[in-house]
Amino acid sequence: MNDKKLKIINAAKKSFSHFGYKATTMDQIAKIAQVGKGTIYTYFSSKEEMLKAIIDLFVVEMRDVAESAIPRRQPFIKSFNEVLHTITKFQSEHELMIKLSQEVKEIGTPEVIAAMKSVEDEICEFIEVKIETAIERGELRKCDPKITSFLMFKMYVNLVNDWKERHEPLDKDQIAELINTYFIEGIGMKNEDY
Amino acid sequence: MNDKKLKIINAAKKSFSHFGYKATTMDQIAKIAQVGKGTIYTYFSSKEEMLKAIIDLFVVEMRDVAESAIPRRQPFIKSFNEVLHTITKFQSEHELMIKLSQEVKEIGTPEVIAAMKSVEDEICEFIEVKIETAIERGELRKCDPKITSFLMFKMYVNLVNDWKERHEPLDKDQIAELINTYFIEGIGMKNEDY
DNA sequence: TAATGACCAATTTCGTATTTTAGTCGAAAA
DNA sequence: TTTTCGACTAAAATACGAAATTGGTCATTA
Repeated sequence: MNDKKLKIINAAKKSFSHFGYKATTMDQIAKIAQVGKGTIYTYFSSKEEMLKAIIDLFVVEMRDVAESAIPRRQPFIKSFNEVLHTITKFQSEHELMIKLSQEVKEIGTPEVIAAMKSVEDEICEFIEVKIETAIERGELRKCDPKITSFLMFKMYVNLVNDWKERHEPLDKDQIAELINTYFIEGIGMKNEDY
Repeated sequence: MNDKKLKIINAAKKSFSHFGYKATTMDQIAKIAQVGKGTIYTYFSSKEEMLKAIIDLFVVEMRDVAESAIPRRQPFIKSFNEVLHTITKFQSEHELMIKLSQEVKEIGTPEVIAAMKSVEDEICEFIEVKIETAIERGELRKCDPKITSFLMFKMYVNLVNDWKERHEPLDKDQIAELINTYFIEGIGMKNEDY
């Protein structure tokens, strides 16, 4: 990625983080990046493409962080919660994500909704691969990796975000325990229970 | 409930079902109910209170239907999916609920959001009681009934509504099987697996 | 040839006139 | 008296045209 393009990306990231997507103008980005507005369009075909490019970079970073949160030589399933916690924390430490989440709630900008959804998809896909591996290694029973990752991710989000709408928020360890209880062990009676 | 009050309730229900909450005016309700507008206010203190009253009646009906969907002398957990399916079907057969769900998505009327949330809460509470019973009867392992019902309901909604946003929709039986796989049995390796 | 910013069409914002609506209240009816 | 009513009102929603803003283009420039 050449120098000018990087300058533009950084300017856009800064402005999106500070003012949100909708409230950022192309003129503003050009000014921050110290380039003419036309120059932006030699690198990005539209404002939305810029957002996508920035989100893509973010996702790459996020993958790295998530990957490095998986302890070597430990069943993935044990570290699942740790990984999602890391991802959540990573997101919450980035002004960009905070601002964009806000924008989805408060304005509902379609481009931003799509962008945030793509981040969720990436997380799901990340988990999916890990689950496939876990099944191959015999750490998990056979199950559809796509549905499983979808449900695990949703359950995590439900516990972290939705539960606290009407109840005391749950902390990291409680969530880890809950996911293990419901998802891994199951709450049906087992033979050994009798 | 006296005759006039019932007439008003029915008129309101009809209008809400047809035009939605926001697009229904008190004059309209009065006209349909064939009463003066002032009369409405002798029975209901506000438009929102009318909505709540109607929702309350709906919830009572829904509870009955749900209750009767539970086969006698069978573990609740076996019929959980059947019950939720019945509730979902019951809702989807009522113009009122369809219209209000739409209004939440398209307009986001705060009163309607609150009303629909209260319906969800009722469903969760219904499940909660059933889960408590199931635990007492030894059909389920010990677990927090509030969190369990919350998660089961969410998982059901995730599978019915969210999954189909990006994948082929799942049918009733698939969902039943999935909830059983993940929630009841768990996907962790069991002793007997070895 | 890469970069630029004046320019344009389209959308958004803004101010305001107009209409609509939830809720009130004095009077009529029961 | 008690219940019902609908004209009335203040507040909110809407309609709408003018003005400003903005994403994107392109002829000019360095």
